[in-house]
Formats: sequence, structure tokens, C-alpha cells
Amino acid sequence: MVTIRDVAKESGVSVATVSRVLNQTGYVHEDTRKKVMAAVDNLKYSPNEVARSLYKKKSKLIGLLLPDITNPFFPQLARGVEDEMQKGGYRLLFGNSDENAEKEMDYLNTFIQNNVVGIISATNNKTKTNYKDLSIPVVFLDRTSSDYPSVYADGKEGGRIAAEEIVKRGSKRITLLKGPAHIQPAQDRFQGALEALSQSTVDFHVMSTTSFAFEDAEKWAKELFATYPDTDGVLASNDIVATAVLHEALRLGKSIPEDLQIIGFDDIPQSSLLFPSLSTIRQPAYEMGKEAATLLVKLINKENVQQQHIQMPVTFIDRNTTREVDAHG
Amino acid sequence: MVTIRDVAKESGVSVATVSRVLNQTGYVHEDTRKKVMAAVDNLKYSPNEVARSLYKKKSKLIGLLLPDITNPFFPQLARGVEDEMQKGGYRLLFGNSDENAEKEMDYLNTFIQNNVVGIISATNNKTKTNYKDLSIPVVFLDRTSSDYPSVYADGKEGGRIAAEEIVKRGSKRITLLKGPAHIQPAQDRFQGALEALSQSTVDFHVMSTTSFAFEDAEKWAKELFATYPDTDGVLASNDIVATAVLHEALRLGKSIPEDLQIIGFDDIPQSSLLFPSLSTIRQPAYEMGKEAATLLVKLINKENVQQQHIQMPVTFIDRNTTREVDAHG
DNA sequence: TCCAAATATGTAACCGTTTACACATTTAAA
DNA sequence: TTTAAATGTGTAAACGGTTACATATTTGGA
Repeated sequence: MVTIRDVAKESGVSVATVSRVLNQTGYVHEDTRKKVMAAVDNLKYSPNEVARSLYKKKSKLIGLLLPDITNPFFPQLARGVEDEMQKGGYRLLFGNSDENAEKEMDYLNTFIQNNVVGIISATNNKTKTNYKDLSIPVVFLDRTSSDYPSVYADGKEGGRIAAEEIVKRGSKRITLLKGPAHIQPAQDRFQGALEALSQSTVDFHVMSTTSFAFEDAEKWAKELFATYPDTDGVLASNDIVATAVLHEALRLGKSIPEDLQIIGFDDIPQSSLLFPSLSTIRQPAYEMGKEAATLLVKLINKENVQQQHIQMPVTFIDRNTTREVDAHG
Repeated sequence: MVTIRDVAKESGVSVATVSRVLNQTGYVHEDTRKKVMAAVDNLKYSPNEVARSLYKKKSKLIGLLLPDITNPFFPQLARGVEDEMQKGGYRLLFGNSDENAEKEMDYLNTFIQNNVVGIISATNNKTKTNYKDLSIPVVFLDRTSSDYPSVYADGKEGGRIAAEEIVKRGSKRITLLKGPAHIQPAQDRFQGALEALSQSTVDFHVMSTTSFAFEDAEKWAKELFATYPDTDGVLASNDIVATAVLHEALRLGKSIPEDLQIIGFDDIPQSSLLFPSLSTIRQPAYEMGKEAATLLVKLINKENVQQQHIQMPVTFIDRNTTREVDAHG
């Protein structure tokens, strides 16, 4: 490993001068600067971030905690975060919590121990994992919080829109799928849909699900049609579940959207590739990631942040699992 | 921040003793150990990994470099890596390269500067990004390499199987989609399929594609049916492309699998939720991630590794975009 | 010409650990 | 009882950077 001392020796100056050249701080004579840079190139020196981090008590690392990167909603968030962080030269220490409090604590610990300068967390753990006594900024992503800066989509509004759209398009016996209880965004969208449905004149029933995993999605779908065979509209808790419902409905020989309308939530990339392509409520995941990153960087730089709670708009994506708007209302 | 010195003071011993307690090295009297542990609990001390890393010149960090986490094949790999690394207490420094040599170099640099003890890379960059002069172990994932330890699926065999299966099931005019030229696994599967097809008696044509992105997949699909409208079998370069082909075929009113058979590659989680569910060549992504992690940890620990090149089996997943095996051959 | 400010550079302390080494003290074999 | 080995603990030097401070030297206005 080539150190700053090697560069100092090679260029015939002190380590302080080398450091000054590298960090562009203090006064350095142009000739000296050139000599040092030459030595740097020569020796292919690149400063040890660990040593830097130790002295300065801050790194160029950001902690990113997601529930599960395997859920197709999150890679987009992650890319948004990464692409934005990249610009500021920040790198990601990354972990999946599986919504498990212990793992969450573990990662938080790791982040701190490694001098990260900020954390973006998309976990929904109810238990008070202590973000409180962290001395670095935290931004919650895909999760509302009154206590902390956060970036999230308007889930309630999304649920409401989904319900209104499916009603407007003529579904009369709707099944509303309620997502996992511990996942706040799932509850928000559920509440929004529930309210809208309650105010409408259609029949509906609620079916609870307890996970967003691929392996389980098929199960909820089968259960849905077994329990409510005459359903003619499904408001799914997310696009994965919607995909499973679509799959099962087609398997049962239903015509989509004639016999059954389906609206998902998230608008994951593959939703547009389904057949029929999935109508859904879009969360701008990539942009949310970017917003969270931007916000966090501002907080790190102690810039004055006007808006600590960024609510992203949610839009209805009208594809082919929903019908034309019913003119008769 | 509470340091080892605070603990030393609190427990009335020297920092060396505290360190010995924490690392369970050297001799420590049981009473002393208890005093120290009490102080640790008391002060909620947890050692600064940065300082540790600086002195020991090694961290508990692993660099993970993927092409693009947004491609649904990679989250699985990543989870496999993470879950296995977790066991050894390793954490991930994570980046997406977009198969871009500069980004790759940047991340490699970051990894080194942060004292990672090993790297797992799934990039396919042709240009000689210098993994050579790294002094830490590197495992290539989803990428064959004679020079470096690697974990990969048998792409060629996968391509061969796909071709054989689609022929066996009666497709006569096959379109073979060739994946991006710079992605080796895509070429391997292509070569395998090409060979098998060449040895068969069916007609086939090759169509080249240049990316695996969602946004482009639909384009290839449309192009495919515009150019080769009488195709009755498609060997897709991966499941995303296969999904797009399926989508487009259904949109054009084709019956699947009667008019057209499709075989994908990867077996990403959503493939089983398509309708009809996608027949595909499965790569055990999660297991590959785990294998790569296991291998890397062994290399880090300088254990004797018998097999540096781990080829994972590839299997045909017979779902509903392929027909029953044609009895007439 | 003088002198304060600006420029240029080096020395050494510091960041929070680990560990080599020195120095007790205790244990137990002879 | 002696003493070598085993046990227990502390001091200080690393690790590779940054920066406060000291010390020139140069610049340029009065």
C-alpha cells in the first residue's frame, strides 16, 4: 500500500504539503503542486479513506437500509438513492432488514461503527429501534414520520384513487386486499381505498394478507377467488399481489377486464409487460430514492431545509386490467 | 462518541485490557473481564470499526459490484451474497456499474480505499479493469473467468437445453434472440442454443438485441414479430425479454403455447406469475450468490479452496409457454 | 525602505483502535 | 523453598491520514 508518506518522500515535501495539494486547502506553490501530483500519478497513490474517516470523524459513506431488495419496488428506490449519492461522491453501505428489528439494529450499528454520515431507511418496524440517539441525519423513505425527515408517496390518496377508478369503471363487488399490518404504506393505501369504497354504493369485502412475498402472492390469489368467487374488481395491496391475482383469474378463465378489473399499487417495471398490462397506482420509486438522497445530502451539509417531509404524487396508470370509464357512472 | 478510553476509565483499567476483553485475546482476569463488560454495557460502548480497520488494515466490509440491481435477476444474487456474508459478520459496500468501465473502476477504488477484505463482482466489462493488482480476493459472479475464482451457471448448457426442449415440443420456425454482445453469459446461452439448433432440422433465425432493459424489451418484441411474423418458437435472451415477447404475442392474438412457444432464461420470481406462466431455464440466482460469498470468505480466510470455479446447474422449468413433448419427435 | 499581510512549508499532535513489550504477580513443579 | 512458567496488566508505538501551529519567505502598500 502506498501512503501519503511515500508520496511525500517521492516528491521531496512533507506529508502536510501533500495533504494540502490533495485537499486543495491552504497555500501550495504551483511548482510544488505539480511535483506532488506527478508523484501521485507515479505511485498511483490514492488516499486511504479509513484513515481520513478516523481523523475527520466522518466518511463518504451512507447507510441504506431496505426491507428486501428482492421486492421489485425497492431496486428502483435503491437506484434513485445511488445515482443521486454518486454525484456527491457518497457510497452505500447496504443492508436488508426483512422488517426484522434485530437485523435493523445490527445494520444501524454497523453504519455508526463505520462512520457513515447519514442514513436512509425504508423499514417499517414498529418497535422503537433507536434512531433517536443517532447524531447523524436520517431520512425515512417510503415511510411517513413526523419526527424525522421523510420521503414517501401519498398512499392514502393512492388507495382512494384506486377505489374511485375501479368504481367509476363499473366494478360492483370489489375485493379490497389489505397488506401486511406492520407495513405502514400498505395500511395507508388500504385506508384510502376503504374510505372511498365506504362512501360509494358498491359492495365490497376486505381480505387480509400478511406478506408481499412472491411465494405467498399466489396463495392470496387462490384464497381470494375461493372465498369471493363473484368478485368483479380487485384492489390489490401491491403489484406483485395484483400479478398473482391476474394470473389466477386468467387461469380460472375470467376475461380481464370484462369479468374482473384489477388495480395494483407501485407500478413496478414488469407491470406494463403483463398481459393484459396492469392498471396500477404509480409510486415514482426512482424519484423517491433521488429525493431522499438529495434531502439527506442537504441535511448532511447542514443546509437549511425548508421541507423535511416530502410527499410524492401518486398517479393512476390506466392500462388494460381496467375498462373504459363507465359513461353511466 | 464513547471510546475505548472512556470504558477504560469507567472500569479502572487500561485501554489494552479493555481491548483484550473485547477481542478475547491474551490473559484477562475474570473479575476484570466482568468490570469491563459492565462498563461496556453501562456506556453502551461499541468499538469504532474505522479505527480498528486502520490499524489492522482490514475491515469487515465486502465490496459487491453488480451491473444493475434493477434487473430482477440481480436482487436474488445480492440477497444470496448478503445472507451468507451476514453469517460471518461481513457487511456490504454496494454499487451498480451499468457495465460501464469507469463506474466499475470508481467502485473498485472505493472498495480498496475503504479496506474491504474481498470483492464480489458480477460485471461483464470487457475492458481490462484492473482486478489484477488487487491484493485482496475477488470472486466473479455470473461470469466465467479462468484467471479468477468464479461462480456461474452453465449458460451454454442452458441454451442447449432451451433449444432442445423447444424443438422437442414441436416448434419449427424458431427465433433465437441474441443478448447484448458485451454480456458474456448472454453469449454463452446464445452459443449453446445456436449449436443445438444448428444440429437440429428446424428453421431458425437469429435476432440481436443490445440491452436487457425493461424499456427496450418491448421494442425487441415488436421488432421480432414485425420481422419474423411466422415464428412459432422464441428462445429469449432472458426472462424480461421473454415477458415482453409473451406480452406482444398475446397482444397480436396468438395462442400460447399453441401458436407460439416461448422459453426464457433466468427464472426470475415473476416468471411464474405470468399468464401463461413462463417456461424458462432456471439459474439458481440466490444459491449462486451464497456460493460466491462462501467461496470469498474461504479465500479471505486463506483456507485451501479445492474448486475455484463453481459451475451451477441450470434446469428447464416446464411451465405453460411450452407444449407437451411432441410424441412424434 | 520598512513592515504587515499573504504565501509556502514543515513538525507534531491527534483520530480510536490493536498489540509488542515490559513488568508485576500468581501458580505449581522440583 | 526456590524458581520457571503462566497469568494479568499497563505504556506507548503503530495504522494513514488531517490540521493547528510555528516558521520562513515573498509581496506590496505607505
